[in-house]
Amino acid sequence: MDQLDSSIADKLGQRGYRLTPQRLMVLAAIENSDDHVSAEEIYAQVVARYPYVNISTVYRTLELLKELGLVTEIDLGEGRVRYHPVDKGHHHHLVCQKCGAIIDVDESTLARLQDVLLARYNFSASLRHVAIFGTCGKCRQQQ
Amino acid sequence: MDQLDSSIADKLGQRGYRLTPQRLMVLAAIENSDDHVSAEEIYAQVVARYPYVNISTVYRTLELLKELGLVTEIDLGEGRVRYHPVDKGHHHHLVCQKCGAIIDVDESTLARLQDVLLARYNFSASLRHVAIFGTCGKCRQQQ
DNA sequence: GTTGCTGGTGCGACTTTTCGCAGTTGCCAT
DNA sequence: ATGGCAACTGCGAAAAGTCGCACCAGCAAC
Repeated sequence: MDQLDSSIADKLGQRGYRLTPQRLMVLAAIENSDDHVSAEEIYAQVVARYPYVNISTVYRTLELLKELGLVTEIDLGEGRVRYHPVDKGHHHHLVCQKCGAIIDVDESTLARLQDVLLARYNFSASLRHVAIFGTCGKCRQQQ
Repeated sequence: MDQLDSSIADKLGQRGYRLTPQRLMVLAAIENSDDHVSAEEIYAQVVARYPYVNISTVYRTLELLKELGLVTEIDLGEGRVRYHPVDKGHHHHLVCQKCGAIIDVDESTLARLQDVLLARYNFSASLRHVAIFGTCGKCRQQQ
């Protein structure tokens, strides 16, 4: 984690940002979690260690980490956004709107679309962690 | 509009729903608007005609119209969702996160992805009105 | 060391959207 | 007509997230 810290400290430092204890604790909480974490869950973890943090600080830190490309955000349609550390791998999700099943999809699946958008519209799409809604095979069978 | 009304009344009736004055007014407000409307804008239009409507009713009606496939929803990253009547045509949007430019994209652009997801994951993706975030050519040139 | 500047935090208020609840409305069967 | 039932609505409250403001921290220049 020391090496991680210092590489993040570098990234922040290069842009004139500080690596404050609050930011470290938010980062640790994300790395600490197995999978996609919500802001509220991160907040709970941080509060356990330092009760004076404010949830705004958590949101602001997440915003910053997104900008730096350290975490990705995803909305799986639960009414709350979830976060995922980039260094734990990229992937996408197919969300069935009938049964709620979530199918994980390889990063490469969207590579072609990314190419098309770049070629045709000169637009560099940021498709690192995307949720696609629809209906899974099982639910379509059941009429 | 009469014919439209009755076809919608049919769709609703088949499922045991009613075509109430509130729902008619919400629908009229959406059809009445040139482009993508927010719930607040729809609410404002409806209130002008009937001041006792509640914004919850607007949201609930929009939810219903989505389910019936009459309107699509889109989040262009402004902190509020916008709605679009299906009968005014389908399309997608590329949203530049640097300058905020919005590039309209033809429906067919995502057809191939839809095919791949169906073939590979047996998943029928609902990609009728999608926002893709990234960086436009102009903003990438400016370093 | 102190002045000034930028960045960061906590707090409270606010926005957008959802939800539970109680009361209405329309309809069907008796 | 009236009793029952499901759909619908308005209302108030709550959840998730954002924002302005005032204050604090770190640092550089003098």
